Amino acid sequence: MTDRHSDNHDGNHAQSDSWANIGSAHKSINIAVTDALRQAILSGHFKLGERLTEVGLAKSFDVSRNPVREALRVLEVEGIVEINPRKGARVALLSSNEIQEIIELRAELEGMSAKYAALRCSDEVREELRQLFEEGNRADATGDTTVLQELNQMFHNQIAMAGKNRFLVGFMKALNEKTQWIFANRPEHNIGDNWKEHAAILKAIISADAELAAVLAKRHVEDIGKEIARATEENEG
Amino acid sequence: MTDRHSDNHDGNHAQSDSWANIGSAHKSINIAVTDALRQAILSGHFKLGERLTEVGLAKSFDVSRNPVREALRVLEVEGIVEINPRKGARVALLSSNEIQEIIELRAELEGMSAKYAALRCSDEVREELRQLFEEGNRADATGDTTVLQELNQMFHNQIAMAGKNRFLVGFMKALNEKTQWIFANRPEHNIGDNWKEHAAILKAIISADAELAAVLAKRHVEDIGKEIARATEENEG
DNA sequence: TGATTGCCCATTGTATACAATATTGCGATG
DNA sequence: CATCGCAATATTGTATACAATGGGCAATCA
Repeated sequence: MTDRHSDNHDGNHAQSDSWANIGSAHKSINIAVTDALRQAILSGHFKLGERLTEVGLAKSFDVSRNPVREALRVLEVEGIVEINPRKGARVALLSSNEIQEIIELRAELEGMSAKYAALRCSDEVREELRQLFEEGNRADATGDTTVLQELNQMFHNQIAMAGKNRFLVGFMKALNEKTQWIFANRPEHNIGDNWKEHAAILKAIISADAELAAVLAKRHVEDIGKEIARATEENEG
Repeated sequence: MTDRHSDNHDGNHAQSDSWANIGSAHKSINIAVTDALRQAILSGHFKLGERLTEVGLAKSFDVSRNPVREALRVLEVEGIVEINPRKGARVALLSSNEIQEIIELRAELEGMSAKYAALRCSDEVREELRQLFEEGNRADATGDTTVLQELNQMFHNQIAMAGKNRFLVGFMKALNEKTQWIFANRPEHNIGDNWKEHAAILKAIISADAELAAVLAKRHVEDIGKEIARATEENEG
């Protein structure tokens, strides 16, 4: 769970290519390519199953094939690229079954996270969660879905971190990314996360009611799953 | 969760480098290196924190640096190698805290797997599990720890697969590998898996008692965790 | 027609070469 | 004697070159 690849979710100072990058901090090309390609896939810029040729990507990033190869292999492990030896790489596919499995597992792990968060998080983190929630309420009120989506990610990530198990955090991150990917490739369901449900979860965590927090968080994700299932049915059935 | 990297656990036809590899089946060097290096690390051949230079590895595998770089990046994502840009790669470290977190999460996921397995596995798989268990009993009786360890891995993997959630299977595989790694680097505790505990788990799964299966499987792993904690205390405290 | 063979082109696999960056050791200097 | 500077060396980062493979298409033959 080293975090070299993590996007900085702290939002504040973006410092993309200024003084901050001169030290030993600047990304190598292979990492930049990995991040860019991951984002491109997760945001739906490359469609499911789309062919990813090394030279094509290399040209579009204006780098050699080497960093591209490394990126592809990393993203294969992450599960969003599929490589067939001597055949090439494609964006991975997402069957309806896989989607259900992702949601199922995410629901369980979200429940676990909430449980641990309720048991372990400091007063400081409780306060941060509360503030995040307020902020989300404001964004929800003004209908700013972009910000809301961002805050949503942060809220869930914050809970995972509060659980104090870095492997759980890593798994959750992977599953959250996949959820984002699902929505990006199924435009029929507009971001199906009901922000208001967070209120109850937050309350349970703050009052250290682990059992309740777990149930609520799990159900929260299961609700998303139901929505996806419904939309899929409408669209495919 | 593509499975290019999977070792063939089917045991039967090994066909290492004969006619069978002529077709499109033969591994590319980068995959071979990845597998070999992973195995070398997990088995403790490289110590925790040990420096892994690209040229060194390239020479020892008698390949160029390219496949080595790709392998290192893959293993970084898997969490057993740590790369510092422009500094180099090391075998990752394993703090006592991380070990506890690994076991904690594994316990939860093992419980989940057992639950789903109890609910979903076919009669066929039930039978396979039963046979695996019998085989383990024989190995346990004759004291063949090597075989027992192998069977142990297979038993747990079989249960995960029976749960019919491929992402859960992937996560479990990662955590199992880490457990193997822990034991390889803490020679003080001889493989702390109590095979006999599997009897009760198996029984619960076969009789489709999901709740019981979950509790037993979770506790089974927690017991391993306790053993590790005890051994660690003795050794470090 | 329809299957098969052989060739060409696109693409991946691997090695090597060079550039950029870190680390180490040593001597000069205070 | 500690420390700074700096060259020498080791190592990683990236690009390029060449080899090997796979897929497609046309020529060939039944």
